[in-house]
Amino acid sequence: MDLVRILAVDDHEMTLVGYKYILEATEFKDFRVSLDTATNFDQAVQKIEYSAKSSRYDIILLDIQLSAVMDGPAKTGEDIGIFARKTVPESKIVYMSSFSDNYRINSILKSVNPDGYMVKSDIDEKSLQAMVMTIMDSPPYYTQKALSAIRKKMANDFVLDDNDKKILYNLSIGTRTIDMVGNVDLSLAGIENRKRHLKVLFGVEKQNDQALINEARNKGFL
Amino acid sequence: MDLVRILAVDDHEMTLVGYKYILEATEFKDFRVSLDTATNFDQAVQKIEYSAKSSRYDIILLDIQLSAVMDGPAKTGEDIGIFARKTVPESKIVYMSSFSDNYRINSILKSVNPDGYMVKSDIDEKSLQAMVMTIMDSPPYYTQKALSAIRKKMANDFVLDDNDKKILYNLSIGTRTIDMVGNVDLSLAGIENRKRHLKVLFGVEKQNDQALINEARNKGFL
DNA sequence: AATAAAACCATAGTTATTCTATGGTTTTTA
DNA sequence: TAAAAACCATAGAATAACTATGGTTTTATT
Repeated sequence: MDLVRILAVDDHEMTLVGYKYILEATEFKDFRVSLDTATNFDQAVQKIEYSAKSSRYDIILLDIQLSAVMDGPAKTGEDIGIFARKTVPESKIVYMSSFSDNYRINSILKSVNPDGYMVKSDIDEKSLQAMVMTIMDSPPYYTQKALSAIRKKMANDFVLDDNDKKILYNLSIGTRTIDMVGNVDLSLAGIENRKRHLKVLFGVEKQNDQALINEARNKGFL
Repeated sequence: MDLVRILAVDDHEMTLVGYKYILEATEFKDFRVSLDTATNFDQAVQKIEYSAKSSRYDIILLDIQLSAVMDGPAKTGEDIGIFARKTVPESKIVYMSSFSDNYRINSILKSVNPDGYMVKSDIDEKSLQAMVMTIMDSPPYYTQKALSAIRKKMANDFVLDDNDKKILYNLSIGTRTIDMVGNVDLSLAGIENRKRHLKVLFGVEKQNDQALINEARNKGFL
């Protein structure tokens, strides 16, 4: 009987207990599961680093949001994923995130290209087991909410560059146009032009910013 | 007990018999299935048109490849999908295709944005049933091979415009550079430049065309 | 092996796009 | 109602991509 080794990273201990309880008790067809855990960024990195020298994890489960570490730049599960891809490319990576917004999912899909993505509200005993089986057998595995985010994105035939995305994101969190000059690397006039252009692109010409944000969300860009 | 009405379009009668035999015999939890069929483009369009005036199909299953009709432009399942989206937007559309290549899947995903995509070699009794349930409950539904095509595409962070795609496609079918001038709407020098640019983009600089094609296929563009 | 064709590469000039800078007008906010 | 921000338009600068052209290298053909 093979042993599938899993590392689960989440800052909520109870979540980890849940994963462990379910997965280690499950009798899979060809294997059983042993689940290791980490509750913060440094611990996760350390365990992954160590695994590279001893025996690799088969699957690494990553939460995106990790409680902030004291000072220093925020280290997220996304960073762990990028690190793991470099360090132990053979290990499969699956995100377990409460983010179901397209912006986040798309970002992760590009930066890490994980083997799976589960939106937490979609997770239950059955889907957890299905995920492990699918990942070991024929990835990828996505839960329903992740899939619809992906579908929306695939259906679009236009692409936004970095500046466009930044402008949209800033709009969505209420940044004033004049304050975007600081973080978008365009002149004020440039930003204004882009906004106008974006409204045309999303078919909300002559409407207000809220309409633009709604459409962008609709089409999977936010 | 609700009735779910399905229209299946395929030029292989036997395939339709298979769908019908399985789906109408299945006892779903909340409904049973009645399956109507069409074996060519015109018949499909006509049935869809008629359904718009009477009662809509809940699901339309479409094969992409339909045996060529005499003269006139080739009418494919893709065209039926586009037509159905316009005519009966409430009907869910699922492709049942033997194409598992990314080029085709991506094209369909953009032009029709179907609620499901099944690669035929992935289809069996269980997946057929799962598809119907998922589509009625919470679309989309994709089979494994379709999913991995989608995953590849999502992981790329660059985009090819129409000319790039045409050049890649022509390369893959062995068109000589000098002959591409006819169908790519660029000068010869322009095409050469694009090819060079594409090789840089795909990280196969200074290598031959085959390397480019392989990488493009690898990354989900062919 | 010689010759022709195609592919490859570089350059100059043209064209098209997008940016900035600027200033005026309209709308929103205090 | 006064000030701030957003909106809009235009001229000029900067950039990127295209064409045309011609030379060099590679590949195919006889």
